[in-house]
Amino acid sequence: MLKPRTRIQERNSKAILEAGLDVFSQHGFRGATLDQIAEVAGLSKPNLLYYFPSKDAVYLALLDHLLDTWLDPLRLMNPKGDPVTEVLSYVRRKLDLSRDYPRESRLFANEMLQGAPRMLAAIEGPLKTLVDEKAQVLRRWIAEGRIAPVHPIHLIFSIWALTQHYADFDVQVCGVLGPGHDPYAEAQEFLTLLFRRLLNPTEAT
Amino acid sequence: MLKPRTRIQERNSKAILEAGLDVFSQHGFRGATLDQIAEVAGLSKPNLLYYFPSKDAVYLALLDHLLDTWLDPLRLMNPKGDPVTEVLSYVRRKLDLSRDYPRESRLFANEMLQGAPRMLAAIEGPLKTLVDEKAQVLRRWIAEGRIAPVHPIHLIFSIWALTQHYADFDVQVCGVLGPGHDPYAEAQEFLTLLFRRLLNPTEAT
DNA sequence: GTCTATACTCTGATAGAC
DNA sequence: GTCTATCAGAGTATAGAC
Repeated sequence: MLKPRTRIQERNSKAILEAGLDVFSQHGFRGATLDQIAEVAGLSKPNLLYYFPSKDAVYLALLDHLLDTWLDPLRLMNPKGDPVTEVLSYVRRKLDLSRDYPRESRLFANEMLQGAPRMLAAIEGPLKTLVDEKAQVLRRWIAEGRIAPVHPIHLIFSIWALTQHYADFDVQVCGVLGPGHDPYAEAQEFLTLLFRRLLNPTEAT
Repeated sequence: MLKPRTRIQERNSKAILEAGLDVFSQHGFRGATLDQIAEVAGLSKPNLLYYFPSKDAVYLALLDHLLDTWLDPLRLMNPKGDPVTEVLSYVRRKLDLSRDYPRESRLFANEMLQGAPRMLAAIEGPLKTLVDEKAQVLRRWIAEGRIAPVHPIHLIFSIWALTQHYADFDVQVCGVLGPGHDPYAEAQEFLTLLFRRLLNPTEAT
């Protein structure tokens, strides 16, 4: 990406990334075209390529920013807080992310469906490291009898799956629910109940 | 699709659909190319187009077959069976589907991410009808106090999300778990526990 | 039924005027 | 910095020989 030096450059770079997010998140890397991205950004194709040297560069700039945003909610899970509250807050933050940044969620999903050719290193590196770290926290909570004994990594997977579903499968969710629903409000309630029941240490297995 | 009349036609039609499943499920409709599909199928591009008149036709043939397979596990949920057992069996069938037909799962996911341009009618029609019907069964079970009171449609969403995640995000699941894991066996155990705890009617909310 | 050859469009990227 | 013009290659699809 061109290092922005003027207001125009700032504005156009941002417009391109916005447009790229629109198009890549809907059609994946190969299905997206520079024509379409340029049109959405309100620029000519050569002008777009003045700011980013290639299609790949636009995509990589988006991915680069994505992982951090995506993992922040998990990072915020506090090892010193109340276990059930911490997990429920994490679920809420992750669901808010799906609601407020559905395109980012879909971009991520598209990359995964393709086999994560441009993100594999990040998954096996920083992402795995963070998950392992938080899984340790969950294991401690389990050992202390403060949450029910469940597989900690699959617990994290379940949070990812359940929250991202509402962004990635939005069409299906809305189509099946029909009109007059607030999917995210209902999901918030449902997921709170679900994880409360799953993790409550006083329940029998 | 050409109506198969000979063994060769039978074989080639199937090879094309297999190859199309490979490529479309990974790259989505626009990202897939006939070149690639033909190569995977072991045919020349014009020969492929002898069996299917267009790229769209291959894709539609795949989608057409997909929805039925996809909804069968839900259809099998028996209104006269034991509620918790029925839901857990449904979860197991759906998870088996993810394990045995991951490409079908990804094809479906790709179509959803694109906004379901070729499946919207099916979602708002047959799919919604089936879900509404089964949601009624769940509501009855709740009213009879045989499962805990949860939003029936979001319960179904949660089963979809949790099971499909293991197929669609396979790279991530395997990358984070690291070697020496059997994701589906672990998921089976985790999900059984999760839904048992969620639905058990004797638990307090 | 299958292939070669090809028409024609789209796509990513570059050159060069302004 | 932005545009028009353009290139080379890939893409879908068709024609026609065998």
